Amino acid sequence: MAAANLTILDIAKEAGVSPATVSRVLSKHTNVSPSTAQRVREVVDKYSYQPNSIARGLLQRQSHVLGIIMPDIKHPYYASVFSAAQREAGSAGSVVQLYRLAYNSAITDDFISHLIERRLDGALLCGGFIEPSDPKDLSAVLKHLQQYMPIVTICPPIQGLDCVNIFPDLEGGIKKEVGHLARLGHKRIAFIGATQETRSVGERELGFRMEAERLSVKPVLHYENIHTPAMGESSVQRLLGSLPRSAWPTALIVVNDLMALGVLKGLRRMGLRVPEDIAVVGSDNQFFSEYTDPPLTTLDLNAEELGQLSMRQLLHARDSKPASYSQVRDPMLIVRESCGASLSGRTAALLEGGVYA
Amino acid sequence: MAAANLTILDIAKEAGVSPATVSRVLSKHTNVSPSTAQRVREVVDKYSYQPNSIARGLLQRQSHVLGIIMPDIKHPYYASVFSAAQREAGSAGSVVQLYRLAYNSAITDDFISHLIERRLDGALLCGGFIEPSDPKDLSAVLKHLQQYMPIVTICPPIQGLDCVNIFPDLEGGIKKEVGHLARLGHKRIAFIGATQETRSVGERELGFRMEAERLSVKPVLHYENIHTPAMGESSVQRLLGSLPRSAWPTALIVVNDLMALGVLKGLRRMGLRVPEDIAVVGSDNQFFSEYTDPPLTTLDLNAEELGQLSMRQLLHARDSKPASYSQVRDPMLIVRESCGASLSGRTAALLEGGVYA
DNA sequence: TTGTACGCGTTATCAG
DNA sequence: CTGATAACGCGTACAA
Repeated sequence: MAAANLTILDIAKEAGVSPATVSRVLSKHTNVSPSTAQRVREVVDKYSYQPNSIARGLLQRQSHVLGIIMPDIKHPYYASVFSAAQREAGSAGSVVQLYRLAYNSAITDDFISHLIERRLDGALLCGGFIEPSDPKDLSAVLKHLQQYMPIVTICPPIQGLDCVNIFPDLEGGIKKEVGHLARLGHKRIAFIGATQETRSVGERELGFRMEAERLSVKPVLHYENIHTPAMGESSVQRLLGSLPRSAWPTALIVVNDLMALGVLKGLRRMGLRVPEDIAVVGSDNQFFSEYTDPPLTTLDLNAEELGQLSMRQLLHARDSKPASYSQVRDPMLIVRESCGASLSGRTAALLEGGVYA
Repeated sequence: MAAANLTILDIAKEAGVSPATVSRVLSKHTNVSPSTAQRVREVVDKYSYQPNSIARGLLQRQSHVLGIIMPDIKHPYYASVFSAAQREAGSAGSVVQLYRLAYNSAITDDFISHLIERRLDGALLCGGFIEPSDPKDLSAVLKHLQQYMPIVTICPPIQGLDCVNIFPDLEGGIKKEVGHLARLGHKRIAFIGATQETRSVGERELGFRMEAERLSVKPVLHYENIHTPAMGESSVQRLLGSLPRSAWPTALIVVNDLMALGVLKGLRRMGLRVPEDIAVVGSDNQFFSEYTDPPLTTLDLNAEELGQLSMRQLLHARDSKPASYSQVRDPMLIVRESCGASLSGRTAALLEGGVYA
């Protein structure tokens, strides 16, 4: 019954009308008599004819495809962003294509040429890339891309680039954590991060240092090459092993929950109790964070909302004039047990408006 | 410098050659003199001209886009499959589009019309969908799709459909687990699953029942509506609460590691020790499974390999004749601590060739 | 309301 | 080695 390469001409012939009429029936249901429309529809159904969106896109200069650029879909944060963005695009009749840009890579001309070649309707930059020493390099590349399609980023504004930016206030988020821990009585707090050149680490570190200084908390900075669970596990040995016990931090802020997962295990293997011996907080509330032992106090970045909002803006930019503004989302402190707040009667965090989960 | 809507004609004019020559320079570098090629290249670079792959695809009937159909990219199993498939496609110059088909949904004509409309080069079915009561429904729909593009599945063969199927032997995998637990001395083992109509649950249950019977182990079946961590957490209360302590299973096989994550927490909250009081094993080795407390004994399905192999076959099917065969991958038993093997001197599992991690 | 003719940007075919 | 011409499948003026 259904043949694979039917065109609108075949349908038109079979229905005894012109291809234009078939097109009208299939697209904007306007200016076509009910009877002919009916006849056309029957033929369309009979052959299960599906118009070719490639051809359609060529003519309309709209591919109905959005590109999403991220380092790693296996990271639950990015998976959440992607999922929400995909859903939002889908509800607008568009699909998404994933373009992977390895962690700590720069966005090159070569990379964006793939996007341009495909004539996407827009590009969503989800972060994780590095910003070259000369910021003009990045903005130049992205401006080139912008001549072809609107851009929305899920990271802070890029110097020299006008577009919509929707992102979490990582600096402020870490400050909340430092403040929370300080109120719980911690005087010496470590930040376990990764020596990455992505801004997400830098912002967190900045917030950490600033708030530590403000609250007269002694900051301890510890960096690993990458922020994997395995690295988290081994990092605590290196960190604590390098310090006399008297100089140990009493709380650990870990750059993300994936790494915190490893940190918890490393501590367990060292025979340390959390939070009694040492408090631990994560930084991006993943699905597993409430199932660790003890459940992890962390920051909710609301990845789904970021994905949805940014995609919505991207679709909007495609249909109207591209705008340029920033929208900063406030991470929420999720207080569970790994920070020890439950040990202290929970008063400290409640004052700050954190959420107990 | 770079204008957005340059076409091959503009380049041709500027270079003083015909569009055909520009096309030749850009595609198959054949039959064009070095000097003209050079001149064309200069103009192309000058304007950063990027050919429009939409137009290219229209003529060549190849979109260089592959579709991946899965229920939930946030599930780490699917994220791994997707990631590997994306990489494999990318190395062949193609991109992937995600099509989400909610858990427990059927593949309808309406759904595949989206794929056909886009004229994808192929479709990767990753499982998670239900098979309707009448199997002809499913095969009919997919046969329709096959008239437009090759299909590869990462699930067992679909009755009446000829295509490549690459999938893990879930039934055999669970049998390994039952055997492992039986050798550790367990006589009463529960299977915690979900009342889904997807085959992945059914196969596991089948393997469980068969092997339990063969080894004279008393099977206890417990079903929840969905297999989330939260459901896992509450399920143990329901399961154990419904049984007198003397009838409690001594080991729990959980349908997947996500749910097992919750099971471990539920047990913890009930004050039960794993594995001393009750053993727990998962079923699909996720990244977090080695960081649980205790680390989870589970089955490695090798999602990345499944994703890579299946995409490779899909690309192959696109370029040559579509084949039809099944390739069954053997899950690997990963023995960690939640099963209690370490308590028993590790002999049992070693005999079976499991891997200690 | 309907049909004709053209164009979207590229590549394939053929002639030169 | 190069150029003209005709597709690819569809939407859309414009004319009827």
